[in-house]
Amino acid sequence: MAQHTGLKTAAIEKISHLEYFNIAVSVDCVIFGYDEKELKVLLIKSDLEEFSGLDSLLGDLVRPDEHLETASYRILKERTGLDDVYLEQVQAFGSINRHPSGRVITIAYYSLIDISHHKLRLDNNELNWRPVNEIRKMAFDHKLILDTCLKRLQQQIMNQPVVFNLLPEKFSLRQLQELYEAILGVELDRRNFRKKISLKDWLQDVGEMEEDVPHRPGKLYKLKTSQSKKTVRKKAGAEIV
Amino acid sequence: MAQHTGLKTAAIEKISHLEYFNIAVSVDCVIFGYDEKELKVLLIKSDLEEFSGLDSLLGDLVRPDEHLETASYRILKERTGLDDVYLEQVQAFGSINRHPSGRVITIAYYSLIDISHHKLRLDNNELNWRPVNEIRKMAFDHKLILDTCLKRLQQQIMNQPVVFNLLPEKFSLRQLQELYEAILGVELDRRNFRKKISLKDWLQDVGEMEEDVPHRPGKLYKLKTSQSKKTVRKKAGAEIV
DNA sequence: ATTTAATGTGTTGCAAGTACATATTTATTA
DNA sequence: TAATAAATATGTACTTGCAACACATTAAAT
Repeated sequence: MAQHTGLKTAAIEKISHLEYFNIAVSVDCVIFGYDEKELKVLLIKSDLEEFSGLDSLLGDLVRPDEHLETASYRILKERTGLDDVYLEQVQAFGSINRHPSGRVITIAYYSLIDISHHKLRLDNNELNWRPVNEIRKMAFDHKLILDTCLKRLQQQIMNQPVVFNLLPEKFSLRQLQELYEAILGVELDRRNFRKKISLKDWLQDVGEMEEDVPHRPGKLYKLKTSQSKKTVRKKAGAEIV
Repeated sequence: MAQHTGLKTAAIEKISHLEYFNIAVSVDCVIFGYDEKELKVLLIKSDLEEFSGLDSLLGDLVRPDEHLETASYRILKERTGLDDVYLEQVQAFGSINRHPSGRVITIAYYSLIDISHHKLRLDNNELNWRPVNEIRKMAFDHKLILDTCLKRLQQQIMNQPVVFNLLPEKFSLRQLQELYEAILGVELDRRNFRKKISLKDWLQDVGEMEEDVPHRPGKLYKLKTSQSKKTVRKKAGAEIV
């Protein structure tokens, strides 16, 4: 057995067909969206009897010739039709009995997509956007994964311009504030929020106003192009040494 | 193939002996220690020809009946003889070609140990404490893993009482400050540092003084017992749902 | 024309962070 | 034992970020 960290080539060969390749690896995507002033997550009814009636995250086994991130992008593309999506690895979950069919270690990612995006096409009518706040029980350990990813998202939005992936290109400050409130689960002071955002210097006035709102329309903004938006797919291989 | 996220039992069985169990899973431990005012990490000479002369992290394959954390604790115990160690998962690394012998996905953990601990026994004289600052190249993608874990550690110490795992039970404020400086790679103002620490209310005066120092001795402190120290091994299964 | 509902904007107080200097204590040395 | 060296211990003024808070303005709806 590989005593040293570097698994010896010989050792690898010796164990290839023995017990060690008995672990499957999957990725699970917590796909967040924002609609009707609520943070939502895209879920699917579990097709396992053990979990009948429960929702589960979207995931799949990782192919042996596929990056972890590539697997996640594949799932996103298959399920939503979207390509350029914000994606961030959160953690691995590896409890022995987390999957009833065998040992499956999963790497959790969260991603942020714009529910109103014109290219969004759910591939399956078993897919549903569920309000994050209303989710109680899920299949597998997916509730734990969801909670962990939500916490990470809450941390991220405080310093990094990532929430814009949840919004259409142009948005008002009110929309932005409501989104922060939905993610953080708190109410924010309008004046302080605007001050803080303007200090961050993320936004650019697009010179247009809201339309079709039943009150005084607000200005529309977009993310400054200098803020890479942290959206774009990392180059495959960025992790390769 | 498992189209839905819940890998169907049938699907699992179908693929068990096919391509999907062709991925091995390992854990790698970034074992930090502190000595001679330097942050150090415990490394071993790689035994792979491809990496001859290079150091690598301590890791091993995960056994199919073993938690990820259990595997990490096993490595720590084997290598250092220590049991109750601070351990924290950081990230999975899964590039296709990160391991020359095959597809190996690794889950990185960092841990903090007290180099002066009387129970510390390195199992092998190929093991070395290397100053983190002086490490340039490592085997595999281990330099990337090390850098990622160091960044995480730097974040953690700002808010959580974790550095105490690197120190003996009793320590002076100077020692503590030097440790922070070593981890963060910056110099800190002594008065402001002490103010900040005392605000956090982590410490308890043990009523003793430093001994054998060539200058005025400082008071000794220890971590308040109310601060769980975030040390103790999480119960196995805490992650199980 | 009036009402309604949301936009847009500044100030003050408080808390935390940063910069900075002097008196005190112990060991060491002359 | 007196003088020196080196580190401990401690407080204040300044600046910056955060929190609380109110009123005039605009456009849509009635």
